[in-house]
Amino acid sequence: MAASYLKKGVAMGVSIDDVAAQAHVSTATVSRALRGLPRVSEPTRAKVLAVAKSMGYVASPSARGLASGRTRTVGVLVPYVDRWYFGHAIEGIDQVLRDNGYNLLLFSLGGYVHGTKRSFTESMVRKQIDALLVLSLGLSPEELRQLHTTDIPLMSVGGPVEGCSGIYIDDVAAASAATEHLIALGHRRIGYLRGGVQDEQNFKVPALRTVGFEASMARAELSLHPEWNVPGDFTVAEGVRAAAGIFDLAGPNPTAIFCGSDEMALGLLFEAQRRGIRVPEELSVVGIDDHDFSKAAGLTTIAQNPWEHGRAAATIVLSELDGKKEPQKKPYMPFELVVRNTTAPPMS
Amino acid sequence: MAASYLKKGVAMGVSIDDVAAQAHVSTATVSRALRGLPRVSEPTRAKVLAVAKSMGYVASPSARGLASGRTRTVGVLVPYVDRWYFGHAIEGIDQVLRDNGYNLLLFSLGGYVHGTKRSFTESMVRKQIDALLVLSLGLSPEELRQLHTTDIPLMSVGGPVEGCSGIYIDDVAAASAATEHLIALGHRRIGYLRGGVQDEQNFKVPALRTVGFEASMARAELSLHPEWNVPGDFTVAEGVRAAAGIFDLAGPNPTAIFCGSDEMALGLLFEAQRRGIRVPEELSVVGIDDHDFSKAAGLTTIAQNPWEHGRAAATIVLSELDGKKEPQKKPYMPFELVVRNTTAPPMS
DNA sequence: CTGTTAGCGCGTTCAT
DNA sequence: ATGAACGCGCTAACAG
Repeated sequence: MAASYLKKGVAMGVSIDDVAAQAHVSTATVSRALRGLPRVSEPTRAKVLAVAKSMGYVASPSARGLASGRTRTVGVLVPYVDRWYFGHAIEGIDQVLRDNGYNLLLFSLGGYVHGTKRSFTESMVRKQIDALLVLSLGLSPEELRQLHTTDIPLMSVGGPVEGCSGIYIDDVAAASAATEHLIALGHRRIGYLRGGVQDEQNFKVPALRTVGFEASMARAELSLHPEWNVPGDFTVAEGVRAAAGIFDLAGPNPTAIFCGSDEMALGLLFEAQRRGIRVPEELSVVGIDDHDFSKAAGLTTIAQNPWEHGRAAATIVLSELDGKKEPQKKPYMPFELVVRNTTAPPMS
Repeated sequence: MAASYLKKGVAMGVSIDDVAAQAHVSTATVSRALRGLPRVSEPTRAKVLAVAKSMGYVASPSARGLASGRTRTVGVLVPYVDRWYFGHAIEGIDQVLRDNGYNLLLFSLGGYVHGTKRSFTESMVRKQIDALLVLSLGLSPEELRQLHTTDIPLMSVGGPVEGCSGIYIDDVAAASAATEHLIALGHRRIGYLRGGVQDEQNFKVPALRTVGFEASMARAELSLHPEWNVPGDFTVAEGVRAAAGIFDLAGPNPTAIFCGSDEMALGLLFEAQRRGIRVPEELSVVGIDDHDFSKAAGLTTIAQNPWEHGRAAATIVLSELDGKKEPQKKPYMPFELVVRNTTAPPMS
């Protein structure tokens, strides 16, 4: 029995040499056989496979990485993992990565999207990953420059990022669809809870949705009420805060409100209920996302599928890594209006 | 100028040898200096640091891993990433890992908690990670065995796992606290939406909460109504389904319901609102978690902090890796009753 | 305090 | 089709 593959009583540390020895072939042959390369006779390959399996051999990722320069790991950079869009997108990414034998290295900014605690540098990526997926995040010019010097495939998910292709919906069109649903219902006094409170750096999504909203309002020749346009940060908490701000206003209230995210819409719904404002009788509400809670809450929304976005993006970078020409990428991922119980014609 | 560190026009591939050459020292000295090891004079160290920085040197993780046997990466195994508890726990873990120069390799079962698509094997972990954090997941005896043969630190988060220490709350006590809050309010007809619908394998949490609920009921000499005890899977959707099941019942309804998770409680709340059942006047509701939505919804609950759980667990495994004796681990993480607007004394 | 040297485990020519 | 030998970049003994 080969000397070195029994340590601590269990199979561990079994290296390619151990397999080679036991199979009576060279390490080169083992390497070829295991990776499905040509230039190995079928009998030999079968024998190697059998021996490797019986010894519980698994190639060392470090050694493989050192020798080949590829780690079979892709990095995923996210602003948060504990938010609806990101969690689902990561799930989708993880799935196709794993199905293809790749690993997922997670980098979360943990909410430090701005400021000095934001510590994402090229050194974190260096020689560690074969590709990088950037989720809905505005990268600074400097970060972008660093990333591009690493010379690995880059792709954004959930929003456009300068200098690289990405997977996302047409946010302008989505916001328009939501707004036009309200307009078609007969609403004329329409408010807007927008996401992206402050400087979201290069992250364009909030601005795009605003563009869609305002374009639709303009096309219908409806006027924008600045006091009904309040900013939030895409969270429930901001939804209730922003809603309270509008509800507290004197004068005529909007008969409908478009929310930049379902989380904000849900927050608004909670606040409305607290104040006894009946939805949709007195107020119509529409969001964007189709959050896990939206169906249960009966929220009308524009549905998008971050899980599919993740799958699509991962699939593309992997095919890029395999040298295949990347499949014709559709310009935008689909979205869909889902009418539920929070929208209706205005009473007045 | 050293020959090999300018390729493709940008700094890349600069190795420890390049630094050594440029600093006029040996590779060993560079290695020591950069890792803060002793046996290097201050002037030398400063010089090496300066040169390394100017050349943009970053050690290759693969080479480092091959030579040292440690990857500075810890694995995190989760059943889902797109669920409240897990997302926050991962966030906490990521933070302390990154602060200590460690990477986070994510393994998600993506909902395939059971069945054949569940593919987590020891080979995924082999030589790739220095430690593994298992989140709220029942591992099969076979998986546990495989994991232990890898001989790396193992720790569970969110629930107990046989054979390794873990970070979590006392679920029995938490469920009791929720139940007793209801009882103290004067409720006697109390229902229970429990999580963990089917065979959750070795995942104990649902069962523990059931134990806590039933123990408190027994202590108060209240009877369990089997028809008010309906199973779900911890999600909103299941919450509304389960709630509908109870509301549809003929005969006297419960005056209060304890939900095994806030998501289920929220689902119940949505369904109650849909049916015009007033909370808390006609029905009191209490959950467990303090989900992001709970404050906005005014849900009374037992709060726990998965973010802190993640931080604590990561801190412990890291200190274990550093050979420090692990800090005295508190037996349980804290939880707290947060009374909001969904609980009140019963009307009748 | 510093330099030399031998691996770590695998991919990859280049012979054969 | 197969094997011998070198190199990937770094850490860790050991020498000095």
